[in-house]
Amino acid sequence: MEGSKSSTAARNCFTCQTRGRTEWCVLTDEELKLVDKSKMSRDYLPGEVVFHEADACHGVHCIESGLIGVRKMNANGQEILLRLCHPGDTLGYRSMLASDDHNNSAEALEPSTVCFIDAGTVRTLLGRNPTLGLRFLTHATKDLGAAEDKVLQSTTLPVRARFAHLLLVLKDRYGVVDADGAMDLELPLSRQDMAAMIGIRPESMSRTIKSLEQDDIARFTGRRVHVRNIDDLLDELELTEGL
Amino acid sequence: MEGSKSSTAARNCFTCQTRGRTEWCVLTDEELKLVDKSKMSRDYLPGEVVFHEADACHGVHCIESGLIGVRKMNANGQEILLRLCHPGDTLGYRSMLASDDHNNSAEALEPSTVCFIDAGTVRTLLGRNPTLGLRFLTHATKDLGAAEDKVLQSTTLPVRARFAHLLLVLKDRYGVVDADGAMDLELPLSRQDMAAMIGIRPESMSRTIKSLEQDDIARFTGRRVHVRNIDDLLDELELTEGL
DNA sequence: CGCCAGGTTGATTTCGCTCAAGCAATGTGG
DNA sequence: CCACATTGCTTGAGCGAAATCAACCTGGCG
Repeated sequence: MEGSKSSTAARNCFTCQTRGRTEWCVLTDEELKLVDKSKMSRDYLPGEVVFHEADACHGVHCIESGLIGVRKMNANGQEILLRLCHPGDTLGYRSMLASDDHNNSAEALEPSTVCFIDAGTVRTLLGRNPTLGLRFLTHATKDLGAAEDKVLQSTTLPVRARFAHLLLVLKDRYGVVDADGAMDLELPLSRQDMAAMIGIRPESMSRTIKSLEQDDIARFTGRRVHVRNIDDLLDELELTEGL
Repeated sequence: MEGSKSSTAARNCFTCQTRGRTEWCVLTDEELKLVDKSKMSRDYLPGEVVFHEADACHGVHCIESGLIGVRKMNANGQEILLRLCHPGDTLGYRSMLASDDHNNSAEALEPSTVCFIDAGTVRTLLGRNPTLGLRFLTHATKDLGAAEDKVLQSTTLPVRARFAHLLLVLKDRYGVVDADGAMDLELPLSRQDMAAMIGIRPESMSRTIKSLEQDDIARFTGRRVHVRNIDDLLDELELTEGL
């Protein structure tokens, strides 16, 4: 609602920079016109919510720019951050396809622009272009594989190893590694949100960071991280084994 | 290989009892003939492995009868049981669709009959019948939702609550609830495997069972469980809240 | 200026793991 | 048929990692 007029009007699926990376890249021009016509674009500031858990699902959201976090809460109000979503990613397809309410919530972590495509349009497209369904299927299987990894990690690895793994994942998108194996990383997340990503309390996050610094594996200054040698992080993942 | 001649020859997709419940129910007679022709059926005894983690994935497995457990191991050899699969369920579709190696293993937990359908045939069918892809997509989204729930639970709920939840899930398939809210349950799993399902050690499983018995919530004799009142299990899920 | 959210630190507690032993049921070989 | 391993489960003692509770510090903002 509070999206400025310009943001809702100017967006165009045909010129959208991220289209090549999305499931929508398989659409014909005619089909894309359908999307372009019915889509609604909106800008979000950090902290603004795209949709809430238990909201009715009226369609899918496609990220044009920014960073969106997908959260999930349990009955006691404890929250985790399930995953980060980037430009080109489509949100809420799970609930839409299951004709279900949203079972998690999405919140902007950076200033973001997100397009909404209503369920009717999506269903029309799925019926018309079978390849689109297969694209979503591939996406779903990828998410499923990641979720299963996360289950395993959270039950078998200690906190420090999980955090090392998180840093390694963030490296791929936000890090720079030099020839010596050193890495510089600009974190896209607050400490709280990093804690929520690996399912721990903020206090434990602080202590884990401290322990990595004491072992001279990494240095943290604000959201900048310097890792002496990436291999040290990899070692953390297997260190639990006795010999 | 060790499947008896009768088992490999006699199975027929057209007469398969579970077909109505599978994604394959959308196939035409002609398409089903293709499956029937190329499928390989095999019987498994408890403990026998259908496929291993990191094995190349050559197709999907469809459960005709029995019970299959999907396991996943981490680098240190610790193992969890991700989910149980029942007649009609299709295994390994994730890896097949991602053209990836198996990222978990499947093992018979009861005497089971499982059909194998090679990747080529599946791909042919996916191309020919778009509805099949949508069926798999729905299946994947369901698994994804369940996996995300499991992530949340394993990081936020204490062991006892997770076990209560497991009993409630098993109730739907293996339990009988009477008018008073009492439940009788015949467990399909050993204690070890229940422990693996909620990501704890067998010793902790024993202690958790004991604590439920001491609080007079349930009685365990072998694989038979009697729960005084289902509501007590539901209470466990929210008990962590203060006030 | 004072407030407040985000972050750090310390003290204490607790939950689940580790290690170790014991036990019942089942199997095996002499 | 008995001595002996094996496997699944239980129990106990002690430990340790992470949560909890509480205080405090910092920087941004009204």
